[in-house]
Amino acid sequence: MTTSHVEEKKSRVEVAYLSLRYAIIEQALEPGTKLPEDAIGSVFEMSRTLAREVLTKLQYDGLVEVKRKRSATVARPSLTEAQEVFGVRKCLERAVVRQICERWSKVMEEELEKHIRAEDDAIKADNNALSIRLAGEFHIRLAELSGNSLLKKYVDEVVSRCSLILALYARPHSSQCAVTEHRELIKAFSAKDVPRALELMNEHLGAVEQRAMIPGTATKKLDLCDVIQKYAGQIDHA
Amino acid sequence: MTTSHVEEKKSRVEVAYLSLRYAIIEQALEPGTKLPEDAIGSVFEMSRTLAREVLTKLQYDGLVEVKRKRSATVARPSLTEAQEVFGVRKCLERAVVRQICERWSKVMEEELEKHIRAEDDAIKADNNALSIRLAGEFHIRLAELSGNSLLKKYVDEVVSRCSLILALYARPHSSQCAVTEHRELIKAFSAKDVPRALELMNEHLGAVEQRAMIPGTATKKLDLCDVIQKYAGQIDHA
DNA sequence: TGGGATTTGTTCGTATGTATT
DNA sequence: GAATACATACGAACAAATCCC
Repeated sequence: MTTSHVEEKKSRVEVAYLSLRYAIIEQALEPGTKLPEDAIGSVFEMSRTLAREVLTKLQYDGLVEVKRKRSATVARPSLTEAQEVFGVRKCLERAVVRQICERWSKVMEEELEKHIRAEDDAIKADNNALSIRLAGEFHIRLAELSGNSLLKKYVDEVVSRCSLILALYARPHSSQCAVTEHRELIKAFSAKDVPRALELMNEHLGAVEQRAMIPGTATKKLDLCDVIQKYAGQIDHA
Repeated sequence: MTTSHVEEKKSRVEVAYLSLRYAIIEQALEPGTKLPEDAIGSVFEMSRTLAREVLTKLQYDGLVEVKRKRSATVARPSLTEAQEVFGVRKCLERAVVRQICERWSKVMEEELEKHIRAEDDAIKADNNALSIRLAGEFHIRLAELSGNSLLKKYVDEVVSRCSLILALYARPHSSQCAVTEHRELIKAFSAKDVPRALELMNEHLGAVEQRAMIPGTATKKLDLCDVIQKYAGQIDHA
């Protein structure tokens, strides 16, 4: 499926990048976990040169930290950084909401409805990791529909960072509320009610932020290779 | 001066990165100009590996385009991309204005006044390239003073992109107006008048955008190495 | 504190793809 | 349209720093 013609290499880098990204966002890799170039390379069967490329990309996303002459590690954002990320996220998503209201269409509505159904399914299946990811991807999807690709890129970044932050600091909570809030947003879009949509988005992000601001307790110890390989499998068949 | 202790390599990469960045922003390197790894490497006396690292960074900033197995080139943003960048910039800078008004202090005022004087001097000295750069850096400085480092990073990126866009599309204009507008902004900050500051920022960015949306004519042909080396010198002594 | 093992930093040769005549 | 020149993609190997016992 994924095995394309010319882009054999790009595929490998892409798979590694997405695998790690998912593993970090879904909290399978704990912040602080070391990600040595060799280990990444052997898991994904590539040389250190390419492994390093992957780690650099993740660094730009704020998901891994790279200190000079030290192993890259899964990022551990400070509380201050977390607040900064949420601040920027709010401002970007307000812009998204404005754009969406302007361009709203039946097609968009159906597309988002479909996504929300997937979120619902994940919750019913009790797949918590997937729920977290899908909740974030709803916002990325919105940004995509704004039609502004730079805006989408930035939202993508901050949402990923937020997922990591939730992993670090969030108290346990039901993802169900996110789904409800997402549905409300769509209603406001349909009504082209910009102030209402902005208000909903503010509340929604405020709620997410609130959940984040209490230090959590989670600490799992898992084998790096096992975790990554599991995610690599998912990507390959996607 | 710059030659630090341990960071010999990082210095070289950093110098190359900043030199190219300035050269592109000040329009010394025309969009479309090829930037082969070898050429970058020999100008800055480093291997292709490091040259590549520099080009990758510039690619993330949106200042160079890298197509598979082709020379990197100075980016040539489309009109659509230009509009997207300005859209994101407005939304980010609104957030900056809000933050600045909250945190406003005498120290900040003095700091910004100093910057504006430098802008003034550049104009009086008829140093157009420097004027363009300083006008952009005023906004980056503002973002820095917002206290949100992620916001600063994003503003840095969009402002750089805007400079490039102005290089591509702007009709000739005086930078003097920018200085006047910058002074007005500071007045609003001092009065902690958020609505007024937001309005001024909107107008100011609107004016910049207006200047950008008419295709320009500039086309110079210069030697890549000469241009870059000139900028490398500037950085080294900075 | 010391020193061997590990991991990153960097170079550069070969392979492969692209432009040009 | 083929051959040549040129530029990038990738990886092996060595140097240097860090880690860890």
